[in-house]
Order: sequence, then C-alpha cells, then structure tokens
Amino acid sequence: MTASSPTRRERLRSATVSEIKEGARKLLVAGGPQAISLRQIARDMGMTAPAIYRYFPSLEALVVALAEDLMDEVAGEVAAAGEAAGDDPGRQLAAMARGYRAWAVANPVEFGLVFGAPVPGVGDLGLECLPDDPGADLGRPFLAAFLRLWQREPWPTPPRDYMLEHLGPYLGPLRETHGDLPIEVAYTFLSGWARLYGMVAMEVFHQVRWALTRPEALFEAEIVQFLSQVGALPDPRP
Amino acid sequence: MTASSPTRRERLRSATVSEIKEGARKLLVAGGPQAISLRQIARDMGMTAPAIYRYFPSLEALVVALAEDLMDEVAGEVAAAGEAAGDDPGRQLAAMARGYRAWAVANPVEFGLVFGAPVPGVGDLGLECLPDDPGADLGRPFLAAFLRLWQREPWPTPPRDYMLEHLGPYLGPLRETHGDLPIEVAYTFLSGWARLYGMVAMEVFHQVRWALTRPEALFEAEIVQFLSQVGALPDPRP
DNA sequence: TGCGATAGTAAACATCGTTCACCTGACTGA
DNA sequence: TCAGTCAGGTGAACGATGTTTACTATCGCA
Repeated sequence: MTASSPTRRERLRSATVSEIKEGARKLLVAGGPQAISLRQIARDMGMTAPAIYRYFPSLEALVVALAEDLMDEVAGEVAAAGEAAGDDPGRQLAAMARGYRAWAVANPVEFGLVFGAPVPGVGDLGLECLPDDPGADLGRPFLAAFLRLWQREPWPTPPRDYMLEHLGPYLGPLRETHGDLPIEVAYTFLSGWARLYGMVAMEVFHQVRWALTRPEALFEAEIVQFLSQVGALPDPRP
Repeated sequence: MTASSPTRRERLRSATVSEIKEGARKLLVAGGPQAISLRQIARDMGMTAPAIYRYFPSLEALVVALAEDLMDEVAGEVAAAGEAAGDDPGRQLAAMARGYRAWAVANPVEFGLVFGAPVPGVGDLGLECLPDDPGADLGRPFLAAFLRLWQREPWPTPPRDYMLEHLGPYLGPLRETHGDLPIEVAYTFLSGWARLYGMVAMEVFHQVRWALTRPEALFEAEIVQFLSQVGALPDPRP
C-alpha cells in the first residue's frame, strides 16, 4: 500500500506538501530566505501555521526540502540541455554550461539558496558531504561528456605524476562511483566546474558589476576558450 | 571640529559603533546572518536594543556596515600579502590568491556575507554596481600585477578582435579607472578572478565535497596551471 | 552656570517559530 | 453496521525578534 497505488490520503498529503513548498518558494523569490514564513505560507493556503507541522517538523526542514527540490530542478534542466544538444560531447558541454547559467540567471534567489553560503543547519545537514550528495547528480552528465571527449582524443593537461601525487589522494568520493576515471579527466572536470560555478555565482551574486556590465559576454568567451582548450572546438586563435 | 581633532563625544561614539559591529560579527560567526540580533548585541553590551538606533538606523544598515568593514579587511589582507611577496608580479599574484583563500577559509561565514548571495536589500543597496564599488579595492592589486606582467612579456590570449567585439563594449566600469588597459589584460584578469572566486566559493560553500576531500590541493594545482598560462612560471608540463 | 544636543531607558506593537490541548472527520477492523 | 483510531486542523499561548514612541538623565560646549 505504499508504492504500487498511492492511497487517497497519500495523494492529498503529497499535494499539500507540494503546495507548501510552492508557497515557500514564492516567499523565497519575493524576499530571500529570511522571508520564508510558516505563518504566511499557511495564510496563503487558508490554513493556520501549526498545521504545517503535520508535514514538516520545522521551518528549517521545509527549507531543506525546498533546496533539495531546487537541486533536482537544476540538475534536470542541465541534463535535459545536454541531451537536447545531440551526440557531440563538446556541444553537450556547452549546452549544459549554458543551461546551468540560464537556470541561475532565471532563478537567482533559488541559486543562492542551493549554491550559496550554507544556511547554518541547512547546508550542513541537508547536503551531506558524501558521494550521494545531490550535487553529484548535477556533475554526473558533465563528467560523462568529459570522459567521452577524452576517450575520443585526449587534450593537454598538467603532468600525470603531479596530478597523481597532489590530487589523486583526495578524489575519494569521485573514484568510488567512477573507479576507472583517468586523473586527467578528473582534474579537467573539477577545474572546469570551478570555472563554470565561479562565473555563474559571480554574476548572480553581483560580484563583477564593478568591472563588467554584461557578464554573459565573458561567459560566452570562456566557453569558447575552455572548449578549444579541451579540443572540442577549432582553436579560436589566429 | 570634524576631522582635525575628534572631540570626546566623537571618540566615544565611534568606540560604541565599533563595539556594536564587533558584537554583530560575533553573532554572525556563531549562527549566520540570521543570528545577528539587535537585542542580543545590546544585551552583550549592557544596553537595551533601542539604544542601537542612535548608531544605526536599522538592523539592515548595521549588517551593511559590517559587510563593508569585512570587505575592507579582506582587501587589506590581500594587498598586504601581495606587497609581502616581493617585486615579481607572478609571485604577487600567487600570494594574493593564497591570501584571499586563506581569509575565506578562516572566516567562512564572513565570506558568505560579503561574497555570497546578496541578502535582499543589503547587496543591492550597500554594494552598488558602479566603479567605486568596494569590490574594486580588492581587484585593483590583481589588475596591477597582471598589467606589470603583461608589460614585461605578453602571454597568449584569444584573438584581439574577438575580445574587442564581444567583451570591449561591456568593460565600461573597468575602463573608466584604467583607460589604457589592454583588453588582453582585462580578459585575463576577469577570467582569472572568476577562477579564483569560483574555487574559493566552491570550497567555502561546500559545493565540491562530493568529489574532492581536500579542495586546497586543487587550488594549488590551479595556481600553478594559471601562472604558467600567463608566463609567470616555467611551464609545468614535461 | 545654564542650556541643548546626546545617549539611554521602558513600554508597547506587530510579527515570527513553536508547543500544547483540543476537536473533527474519515477510514478500518470486528 | 458500528465503534474506535488517528491524521489533519484549530486556537491560545510562550518567548523571541525589529521597531517606534515618549520620556529621562547626563555630558559638553557657550
């Protein structure tokens, strides 16, 4: 009576859970994480605040659940963008990077909740630090594309010995799920992810406005530069 | 009677202002931005909450002032690290990057307040989007080091025409204070800053734990890689 | 010495998360 | 069919918050 056919009660319950999370997101978007208020959500739903405690043990737990949903949402959009880009791993990488930025720019407050400073008790409890981290779902398609690209034709990287010594011992979580991952691919993936994350967070968090009025221009230039660096584009230099 | 000799009242006042901000920072570190409470600060100071309104018009204003102080602090430490690194601009860049990361790792919550998701009303009011942004003080020494490095010997970049067309029109704020800045330097600076910011934010915000147990290792590898890319290190490749 | 700005207090208001006691209505087992 | 269990919801209450208002005392300058 659990998975096969959800009983009527379970359907109503999950609908209410969704409505609560929708209300929380609306408040989040309108006024930031601080503006998420149980009482306001309940008012919007025509309920009273204590009723929400039948569905979430605390406000914090609700925010954690919302953050997990948002992580799933962005991971889904990124993966979809990659799949819609055809079979070439280079194009897939570009499409996924653009999809990630597009989601972030379209949902800046949500981005801050999921990818920003961990709200005390949220980031440390909800998103644990182990291999089944929700972040892994986001990284996986990037990793797969890098791997296919590498198998087709390797690109220049720092010397293998250096990476094996300085990076290898700390790739534990990554190697548990991808045991056969060449360290060159792991390095390039991590380096590229940091560049992507940095570029997007910088734009969404307003950290670059003092120097650049159109961050998307730099983003596109970096995509071209990075892809040519991993041999996925004709070298853009003359 | 303003600048020359601060009157006794002014001295006491600025001491109280500092004490308030110290209390705010203590609460920030202990429990995140949400934990900054006027009443708690006042209690710790042996006062009542409304007294603080003689010094700050609102809690938000206090947080903004604290954030500005923190930005000054990190900018000062970064600049000091650069100056302590001698005359070579490559060494200066490495020292400043390490100094930035060191401050962030030592003060993660403060980093989140200054470089994380803009608290609604804080990031948008306090850190305006124009050339006198406090972020500029942080970027300036990096920019200067890049410029000296470029004047000594240029490094390979994307083609000048591409950058002039796609990036040039949006460098307004940067060019107002550095009119003669070669666009290659501007691009390298922005790209490098995004990489540095991304690497540090990723570590401090716990966005990479699922793949890497020791982010500092990747950070150091990236410093080597980047510096060799701009010709500030012997190429680490065999 | 007197006066005015300054710093501080106490009380109050609206809001918040959370807990408790209570109620009600739907589903279930005999 | 009927009794009973329990999920879902309410209302009141507690302690905490930011903020405003009215009031008071004290410091420092003329």
